[in-house]
Amino acid sequence: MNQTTTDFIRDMVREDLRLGKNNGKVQTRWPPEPNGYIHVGHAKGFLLAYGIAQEFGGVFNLRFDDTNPTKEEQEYVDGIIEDMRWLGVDWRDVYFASDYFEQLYEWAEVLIRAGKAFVCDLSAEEVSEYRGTAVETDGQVITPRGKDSPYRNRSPEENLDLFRRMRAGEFPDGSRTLRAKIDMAHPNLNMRDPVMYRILRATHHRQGDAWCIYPTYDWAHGQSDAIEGVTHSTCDLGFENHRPLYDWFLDQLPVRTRPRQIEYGRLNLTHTVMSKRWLRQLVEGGYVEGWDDPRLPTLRGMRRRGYTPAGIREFVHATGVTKSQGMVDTALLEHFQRQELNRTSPRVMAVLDPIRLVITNYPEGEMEWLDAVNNPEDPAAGTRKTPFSRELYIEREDFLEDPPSKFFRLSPGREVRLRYAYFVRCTDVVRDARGELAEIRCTYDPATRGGDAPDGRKVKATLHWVSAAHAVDLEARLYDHLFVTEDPTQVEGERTWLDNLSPNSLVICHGRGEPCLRDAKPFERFQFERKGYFCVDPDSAAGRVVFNRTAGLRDAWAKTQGA
RNA sequence: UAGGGCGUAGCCAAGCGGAAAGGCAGCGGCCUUUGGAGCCGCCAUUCGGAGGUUCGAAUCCUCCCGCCCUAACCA
Repeated sequence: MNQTTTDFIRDMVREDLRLGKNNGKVQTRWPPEPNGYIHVGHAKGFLLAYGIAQEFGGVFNLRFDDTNPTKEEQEYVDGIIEDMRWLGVDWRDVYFASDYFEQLYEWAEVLIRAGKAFVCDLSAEEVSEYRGTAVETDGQVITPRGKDSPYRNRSPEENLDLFRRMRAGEFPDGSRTLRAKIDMAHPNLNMRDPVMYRILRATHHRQGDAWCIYPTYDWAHGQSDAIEGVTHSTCDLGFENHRPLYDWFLDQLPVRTRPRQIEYGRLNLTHTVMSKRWLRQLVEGGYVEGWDDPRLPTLRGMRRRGYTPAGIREFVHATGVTKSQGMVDTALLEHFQRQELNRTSPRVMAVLDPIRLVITNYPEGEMEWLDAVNNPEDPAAGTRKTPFSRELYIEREDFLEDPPSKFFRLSPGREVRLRYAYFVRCTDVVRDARGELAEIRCTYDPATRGGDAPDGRKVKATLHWVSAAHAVDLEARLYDHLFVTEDPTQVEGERTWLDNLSPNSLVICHGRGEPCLRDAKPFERFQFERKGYFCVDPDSAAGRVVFNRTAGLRDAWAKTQGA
């Protein structure tokens, strides 16, 4: 751990420890709802909770907040576990809020007996109206005081009877709720007699049809934390206004521990969306190929794209933990990926847009194996042999018949180095029937074998190449921002966020690579020299390896071109 | 409107009364068998604004401005 930085939450934990709170214990948890796959924003949440537990010698648990059976599925609990493990996170236990349903039910009866909760017959619309929901008149938004439900003063006995019958299934869905009796004039709307239970006949992914009443988030969350012995309950800013209620419920109950809720600002990234709601629309609307589409900020998408767990962790750590809600530049994420990938990726040559190059003075039918360095950043990675012959492929963009002044690559009459091979000089070109460039013809200097000229002469460019007869076919999927704008959810007029989708987020090329790529396994990573970092996609089949471009390499020439 | 939050460079972010860290991006240069990587340099006379307290304020006080969140029987 090179994480010497701190943040306001760690400061709080440190202070609690100094004051001897919680008997010197630290316990955190991460409580996802299993209603979709998780993304980097979630990673920030569990990396924080996990990191705190690690750093203070505490316990970290994973708890599924599965209190809404209509949205949750086993598929997502499995997926979430898999994604967290991939990112390198571990926990002591996996818990489910649904395992606490019986305890929660008993505690609800405790509140009813104490006159702190009542069964309400108001409909959802009426509850909203009585609560004092904001109304807009003449552009003025008013938040009226709430008014008491007509059922608020039922006796504890009547409430207990009704609540038990709710559980027994005597009433139709939505006909009644159990509500906490707090204060309908409270300035915080969450305190205006919040709903604790609703009647809902839906099959729960773990409880089946055992229940027809389900606790709400507010009634389940703090109590679940207390049951588990959580000391520091972190969540995003969206729950800030729920904290008084979180505390109120715990105040009413005979809980042994008092968790403390602390909120932080969520992570947002430019050029993408970061909420399950929007990600789901992209997936279900067919705008991307699935939850693991490499363009998505989902952990599965990032894994498939080739992002490294370490790079993601470094990135999340670098963005810090504060209460401000900023939007981080995706370039920062890419920076940490390149940093990690540069250190660890084996280099290989692959041509993404091939054009044939023939070395006219190289003997026909001959070939030789040349030494190539696997990773200049890591001598331990060693070297490999790569085949060279008379007919090669080079990158089409590495040749220009009429080069501008800053173009250092190949052009008629000019000499360049073929990486690890020889200096070659372009003598002429061959055109096809339509006059299009079909082949580049060169001569090579046998004395420059390996790439150095004994006479000390220099070239301004080194090109990657691949031997035509030995190369393997490959498909390269090049990704760009999913959205054209930094914040796609910001739209004007008739436009919708989907209008901000980029038409260039995926470009497919068919290229050729060094023969060693033939045996590449899914998720294996490489750097294609001068082109970027690539990761083998599971779509690969025998004879056709598919690569996802994780990130490009900085390209100074392209940059001067763009400017 | 009420309640809750947040405002330090293009982005993220340190800083907590002694006088603006760092990273990303950007811009120059060096180096280079990846125009990669690396290395060097530049990039806030000023911290949303205005007052005040103080020898001294991004840090304390007052007022103002802006932005975000909530107003589900979702989490």
